[in-house]
Amino acid sequence: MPKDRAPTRIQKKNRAAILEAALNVFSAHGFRGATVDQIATEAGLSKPNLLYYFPSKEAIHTALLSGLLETWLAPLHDLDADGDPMEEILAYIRRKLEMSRDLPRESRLFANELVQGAPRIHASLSNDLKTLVDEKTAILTQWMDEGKIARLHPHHLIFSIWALTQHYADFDVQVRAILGDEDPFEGAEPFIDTLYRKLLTP
Amino acid sequence: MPKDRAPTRIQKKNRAAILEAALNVFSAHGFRGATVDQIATEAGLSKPNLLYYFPSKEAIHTALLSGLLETWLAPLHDLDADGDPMEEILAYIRRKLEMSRDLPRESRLFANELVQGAPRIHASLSNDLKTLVDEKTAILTQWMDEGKIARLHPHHLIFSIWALTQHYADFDVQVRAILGDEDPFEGAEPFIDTLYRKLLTP
DNA sequence: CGTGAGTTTGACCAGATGGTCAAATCAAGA
DNA sequence: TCTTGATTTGACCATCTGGTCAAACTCACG
Repeated sequence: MPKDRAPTRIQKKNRAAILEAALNVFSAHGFRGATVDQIATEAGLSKPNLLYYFPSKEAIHTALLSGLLETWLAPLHDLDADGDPMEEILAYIRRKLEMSRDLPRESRLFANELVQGAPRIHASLSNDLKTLVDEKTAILTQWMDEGKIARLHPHHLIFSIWALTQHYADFDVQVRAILGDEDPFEGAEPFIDTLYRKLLTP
Repeated sequence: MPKDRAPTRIQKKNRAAILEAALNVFSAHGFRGATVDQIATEAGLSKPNLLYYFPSKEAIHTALLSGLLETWLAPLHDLDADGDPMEEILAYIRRKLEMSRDLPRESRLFANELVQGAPRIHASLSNDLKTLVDEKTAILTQWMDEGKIARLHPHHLIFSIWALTQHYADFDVQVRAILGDEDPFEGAEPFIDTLYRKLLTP
């Protein structure tokens, strides 16, 4: 295992390569379905070499998830109580949809984990995620109280945004099987935009 | 392997027990994460005994999926061109949401498969599912042409229904982590109902 | 009962997989 | 250049896992 000092040039490069490869493999096959060998090969390393940088398969997975959770939640974090309600929410939705398009691996990484009961990130959900969501639903509720947007169950409003946007990344195969050549996001963006404009208009 | 004749009492019982156990295990751990031993134990059989009824792990999975696909698509099948548009669609949505509540294992079984690229049911998606969806989107389009419901991209309308309803089964842990003790479906039903009434009203 | 088909299982196997380790190789500063 | 710590690897191991098989057992029915 590399020492605890400042990481060398090689350490930086290899750690990054490993996490990149792990993202590919874990998101495509789930934790159990991924093999250390596969990740190592994709990162251009031998298996023992990979295990020189991370002590175990589990450690790679954990590092990936915790490293990406912040990225994943950033758009919600940005929801600003002082902004225009409708524009803030629509901007959030747009960013989430962009993330489904541009970061589908990240989306599927979390989807894999969640579908199987989140055995490895359960704590983060009940703490970090819940805290953030509660904070933001408070803003939504305030906007509803002020009559700026329609009154709805704020938690389910958030869930609906996650569901609608992440669907395109997580169930990409299904979407493409049905749409054929049509670009999913071409139609999804105006559809979802219209949906929330209608829904949120008081 | 049991002969091809009419199944005996024992065969019926054991095949059913195996499929029930497999549904539990595959939906909770995915194909790769499930072990034959685990399924056998949960079905109350020894591993070789289980393999007397199904030739392989893959065969159990295939039998499960193809057996459940019909159940899964039944609600969409029922969408009736001659019914009242708004009521037909809302009834479909309600049935889908009930299925998420009552058949979460089935939902997660498909979710696991889809998230990982549907390696084992890709053909069904491009054939059976696409055919059914195209048939039903034709009805939706007609309703839109007649001004009975708002004009929207019909495929994305279907996707949105799947996303919103199945989210509660597939990402159950996340939903419950955020809602705490609150029953997810209690709030989901009126939320989704409101959403589609607003969205579909011309 | 007896018998043949249907059912069950202990023992076993081959390949995959996560992980270890000592030895070899490499890189960078003194 | 030399040395020392960082990096890399081939060989190896224990365990897990899907699957096989022959032998034993059970059941239904004549």
